[in-house]
Amino acid sequence: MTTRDPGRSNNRGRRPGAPDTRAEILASARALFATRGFSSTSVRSIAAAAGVDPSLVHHYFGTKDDLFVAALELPVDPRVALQPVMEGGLEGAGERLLRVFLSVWDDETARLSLLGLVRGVFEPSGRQLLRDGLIGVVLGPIGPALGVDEPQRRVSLVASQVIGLVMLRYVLEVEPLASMDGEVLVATYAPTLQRYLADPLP
Amino acid sequence: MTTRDPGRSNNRGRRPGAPDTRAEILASARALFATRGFSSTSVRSIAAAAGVDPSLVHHYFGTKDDLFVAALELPVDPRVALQPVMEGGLEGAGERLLRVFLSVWDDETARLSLLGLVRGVFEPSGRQLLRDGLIGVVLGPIGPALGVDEPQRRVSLVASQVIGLVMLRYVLEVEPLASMDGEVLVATYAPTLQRYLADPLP
DNA sequence: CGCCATTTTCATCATGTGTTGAATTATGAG
DNA sequence: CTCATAATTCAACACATGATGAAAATGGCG
Repeated sequence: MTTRDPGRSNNRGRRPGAPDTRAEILASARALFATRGFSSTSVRSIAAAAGVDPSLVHHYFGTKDDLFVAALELPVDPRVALQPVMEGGLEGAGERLLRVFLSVWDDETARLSLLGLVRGVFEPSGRQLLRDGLIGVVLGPIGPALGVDEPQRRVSLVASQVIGLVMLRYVLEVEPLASMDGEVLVATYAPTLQRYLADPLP
Repeated sequence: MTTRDPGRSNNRGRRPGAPDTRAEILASARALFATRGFSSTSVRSIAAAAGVDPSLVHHYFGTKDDLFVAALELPVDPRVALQPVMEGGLEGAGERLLRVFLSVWDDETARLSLLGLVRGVFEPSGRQLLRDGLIGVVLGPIGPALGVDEPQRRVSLVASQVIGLVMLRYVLEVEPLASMDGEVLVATYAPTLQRYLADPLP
């Protein structure tokens, strides 16, 4: 957005003032990675969105892959956020889990990173990132911590519902899910999750 | 894979025999689009996989976009496949819907097309394809046909669970979901879908 | 002020992309 | 056999991409 003064013949060299250009680049990268995914986002488009030369992107962040992981720095530590879910016991665990997810995703600043991550997972070579990442780190500990039988199976059932919700509500923004009230969502989905977590499995 | 005879000095010109090269190209395109998505799959890689010059791809299918839609020709007409779901009444509709989905997705030949479609949906500019496609055409008629209240809302709830299942089981191939028996899946998920379709909503 | 480190652009490279047009060879109809 | 047509590759284009190295401008420290 910010174009340089075209009056001067040469725009080269340091810019006056103290603009945090590095942060602007990172913000642009986050936004673009989140909406277009990794491979469809060019370094040049990020630089253009930040009003900056592409070289500057490399100067600050190195390679494009480096920039991606820098843009993905999660604003939440999942293990911390999910602690109340695991501590509260089996009763109501589904509802608590859902509340944590919704509160994280409905935070505007966190959303961009999360969308970038989700998009990255579905690009080639990003598949086991989710398998080992989301399932392993985010949801993985929940099953054992709640002391249920067949924890892996139960957790993947829960994941299938949560991921579907995320896809439709946040990634594809399908109505009426996208603009549905959080409390209604909790009331709708909590029983499902609770069943997957606690009820006897076939 | 099929390389030409390197003994001859020039490989140009028509190939002897009657190989259905067009079909081979289409098969390669399906496989690559399904695993890597649209933008990460190059015309050249498709040509290479079919053992063919890139020009031939254009000769047969025109532009890359044309090839994509050609590769996406669904082997099933969703409206036909879903007819029994709508005709059977509300009772057991969730289970019937699930059975249709699983039978289509577990067919090896259909799977590649479907994976390509799903991947395409999550690429930039492919978003409203799902919104209008899957929701509108595939699942859309189900709600009204079953005569339930708030059909859009119910259908999007169902979609959120089905899509999550598809993502984990077929796209990311997360265990134990990926190798779970179909009947077990039906027993597990049918109650959820039935609840979304028929139970009172909050 | 003088100087060094930082920030920024410019010019450029090597590579990969989608696409086109001409050239070459085999097939099949008459 | 002849010859038009279809099948196939070669060579090249115009362009976008990720990346690099050098040059220029500014800020802050002495």
